[in-house]
Amino acid sequence: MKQRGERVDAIYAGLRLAILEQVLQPGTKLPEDAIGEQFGASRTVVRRALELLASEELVDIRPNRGAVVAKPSLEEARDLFSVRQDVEQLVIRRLCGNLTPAQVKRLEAQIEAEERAHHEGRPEYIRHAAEFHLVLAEMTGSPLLARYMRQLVGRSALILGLYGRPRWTDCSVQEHRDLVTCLVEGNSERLEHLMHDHLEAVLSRAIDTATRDKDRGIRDLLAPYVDAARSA
Amino acid sequence: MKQRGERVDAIYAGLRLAILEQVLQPGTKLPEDAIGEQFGASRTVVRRALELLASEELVDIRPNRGAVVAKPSLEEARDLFSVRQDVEQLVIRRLCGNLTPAQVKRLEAQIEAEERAHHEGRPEYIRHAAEFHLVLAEMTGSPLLARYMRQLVGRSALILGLYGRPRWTDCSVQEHRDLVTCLVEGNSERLEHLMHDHLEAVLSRAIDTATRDKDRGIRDLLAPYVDAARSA
DNA sequence: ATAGTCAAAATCGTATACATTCTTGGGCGG
DNA sequence: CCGCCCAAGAATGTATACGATTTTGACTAT
Repeated sequence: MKQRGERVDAIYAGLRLAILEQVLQPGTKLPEDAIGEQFGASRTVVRRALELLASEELVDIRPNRGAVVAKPSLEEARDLFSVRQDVEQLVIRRLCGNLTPAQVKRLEAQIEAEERAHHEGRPEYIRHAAEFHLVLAEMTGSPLLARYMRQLVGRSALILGLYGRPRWTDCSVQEHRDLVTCLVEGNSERLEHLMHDHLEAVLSRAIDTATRDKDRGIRDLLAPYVDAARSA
Repeated sequence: MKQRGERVDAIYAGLRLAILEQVLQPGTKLPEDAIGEQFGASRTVVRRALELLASEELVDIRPNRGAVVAKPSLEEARDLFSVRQDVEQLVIRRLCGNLTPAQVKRLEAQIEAEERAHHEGRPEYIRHAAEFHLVLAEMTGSPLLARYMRQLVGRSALILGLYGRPRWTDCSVQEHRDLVTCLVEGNSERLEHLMHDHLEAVLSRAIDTATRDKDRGIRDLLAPYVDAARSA
């Protein structure tokens, strides 16, 4: 999918990162002119970048109304996570007991980068943690699985930014280590449980709390702002 | 001018059908001017349609060298089929024992359409047979699974056109009936075997014979043409 | 004051023009 | 005769212009 103009890729990558790092939050309008001016390119190029992002469902292009950062509904979020659970199981089933020493090293390096960033309080640890799952998918040797995982991971990040709580990946470093251990040992039964619980902890819990908030309704959510408005 | 997307969709759908029905064979060049003239649209619109097809990997856009109908390698074909095997298993696992009467009716109607077309020798039966799998995926209620299945089915058709033998779906009608029966009964164990064998028959056998041809090398493949050239 | 209407501004959709890159066919030198 | 190089043609990459649609905000009538 990376066979386009250099400039298109630059804008695509820039916007993608900005969205995944929540600099551009869901719902944010993405006018072609403004982006083009920012990157020093014409609307033609920007449009293609936006279309690429739309094909990943990271942005939503509405006819005649412009592009906005995608804002998945809770239903879409649940669908995504359930499919991701299944696909991650496919990945580990293919890898279990089949890792080469070089691959193990690669995974450990990935985890270490994640841990360092986390320890030093740098926010990149989120990206590293997500990348861990992508690396796993790539190690299956199936470009298709890797491609799907890339989309799933990207959209997961978007959703976690929307519905998740701030410290959502605190324990994932140790969990990632355990996953690698089981992959090496070929302990497939425990592995499946680990992965399931890992994703459950990271993903599903986030939208469960979001569901609770949703059920409270808009009135309750706005309650804290009433006083603020009164004192103004 | 007309609504946005109207003409883009027309060109997209037209090209897609032409590719899947092998009117446009893998490797065929798709020049923007020629297509635009044919459909009465400018290159801008054609380009967008081609981008959409590229995101499904039905066409290959090479930088500065134009778009061609995708020509998956044997390796890509094997990857696709193995992932499709897995995804189809996910689909039936979600559906097994959970079909509503309305859904059963829908599936039976689909099979009947396939059978009629097949019986009357119309080539649409191929499209109906492929659609059966897409309908199954849609019945899971997961837009993501349906989306992935749509891509997988489309690309499968492309590959079968490339490597498959003419009469590749002769027995699929009965196999589809059996699948529905097991889905209704909730006979999950037999179901998984049925689906696996069904896909194996349709897909893998095609590329296995293709592999044999490949291994014969180009010299053998060209042998029949030597005499023809000599007598010319 | 409020709701409805409408015109101006902003933004998108498409066409077209120009620049850049690739392909092709012919000529030149070995 | 073969291979290399280069120029002409063709096709893509990008920018820009213009028409169409949506949005906004002000104005009028009730």
